[in-house]
Amino acid sequence: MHAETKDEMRDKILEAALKRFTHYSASKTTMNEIADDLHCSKASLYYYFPDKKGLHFAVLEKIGEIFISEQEAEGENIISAEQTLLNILEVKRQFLERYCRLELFKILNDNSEGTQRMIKEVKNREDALLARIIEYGVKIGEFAVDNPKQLAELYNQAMFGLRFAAVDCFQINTDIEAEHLEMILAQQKLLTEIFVKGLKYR
Amino acid sequence: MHAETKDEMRDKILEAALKRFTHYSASKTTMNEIADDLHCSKASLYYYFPDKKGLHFAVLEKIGEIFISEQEAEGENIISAEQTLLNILEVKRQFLERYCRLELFKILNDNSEGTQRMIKEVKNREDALLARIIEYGVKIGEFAVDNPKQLAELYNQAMFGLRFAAVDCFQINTDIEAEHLEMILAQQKLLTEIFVKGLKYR
DNA sequence: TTTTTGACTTTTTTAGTTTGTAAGTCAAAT
DNA sequence: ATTTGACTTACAAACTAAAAAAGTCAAAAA
Repeated sequence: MHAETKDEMRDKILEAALKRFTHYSASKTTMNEIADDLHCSKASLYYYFPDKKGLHFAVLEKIGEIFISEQEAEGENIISAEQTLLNILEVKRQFLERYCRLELFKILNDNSEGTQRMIKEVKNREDALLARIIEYGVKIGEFAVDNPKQLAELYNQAMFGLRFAAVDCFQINTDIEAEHLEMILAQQKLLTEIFVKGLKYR
Repeated sequence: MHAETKDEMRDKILEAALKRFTHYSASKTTMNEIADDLHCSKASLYYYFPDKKGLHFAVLEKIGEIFISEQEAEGENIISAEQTLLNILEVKRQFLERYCRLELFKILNDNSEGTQRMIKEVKNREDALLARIIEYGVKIGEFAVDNPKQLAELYNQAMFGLRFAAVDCFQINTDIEAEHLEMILAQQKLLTEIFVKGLKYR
């Protein structure tokens, strides 16, 4: 295995890791397996990443960026704020369908410095996007509220919380199970409708 | 230790167990400690309960009943549906403050037959109560919706989900931490306000 | 000079074992 | 009918050994 540039090789490794992770989950993937997939030696991986955790983190960064940028794309040209919120739900569902199997959080669940910052940053960008959407709604007269930022955060938390709605008992798991996805999405859509109506009147 | 009737003794045991659990958590409490507190032998406990799990389950039943009946009391004479929903949040907060330390779910978290049924029953009674409140709101013209049961379930799930709102990373825990309680309650109140507004208009 | 690698050491995980503590039983006593 | 002391059994934490995976590095290759 050889690539033109250093960055290119780094990307190839990330891609191979992500492929393994989505097939077999991150915790069941060894550095040797990734190296074998790339027909290179394990030592090479350590030339590009300081350690296994560093690789995990880089993968998290990669999919975090995909996750948030796909949502931000939906916010590029808003027609109706309500419709945009529903579109974002759909985008997030597709994302989850693609990546729910990698179970990165099983590993990065430690309250490690970097991971928390990463997650917080994604959350902040989501909050900011949602705030922009609500502010847009206010501007065009779709909504009548005076605290869009606060409401954006609340909405985001409420959508997140509904992940645990479908769970029968308290089998709580950070990584979502594909089976419940549809039911959760339905509840998220319904709550979005009510929430949006709640924003329309003072 | 001796009681007048069998039921009385059973209650005394439950009380002693609950006291231990709320002080030191269920998982750190031994049958011997409970027996010592009651100045009786451990063997006596096994005369009233089939095993440790049976005792745990009986305690869960007891506090489950407290949890739900306190909420149902709030629904007895509703003046405003919105105010009743806010009152229920307050009742739940007080309940959590009292019992958050017992950590029963740490133990009963297994997807055991009985526990799941118990939790489901409490959830159903909550859903039913909330549905009655929303239906009342519809009746007096406070709300304008045609699916109160569905909305009750959604509202219940959304409130439950907000428990996980305050958590920084994904430090998810079935038993709630006292510190976050106030922040969660604030978000629950805010969402209730928006939700209620969302129910007012078609 | 940058990148790769095989051979190496170190660390972590796993499976198996021991052991102390708590769960659970029971015949006898109240 | 209820309680109990003395007992056995079961489980969870603490070790241990072996295996597997992580991580290093000097030498080779590009």
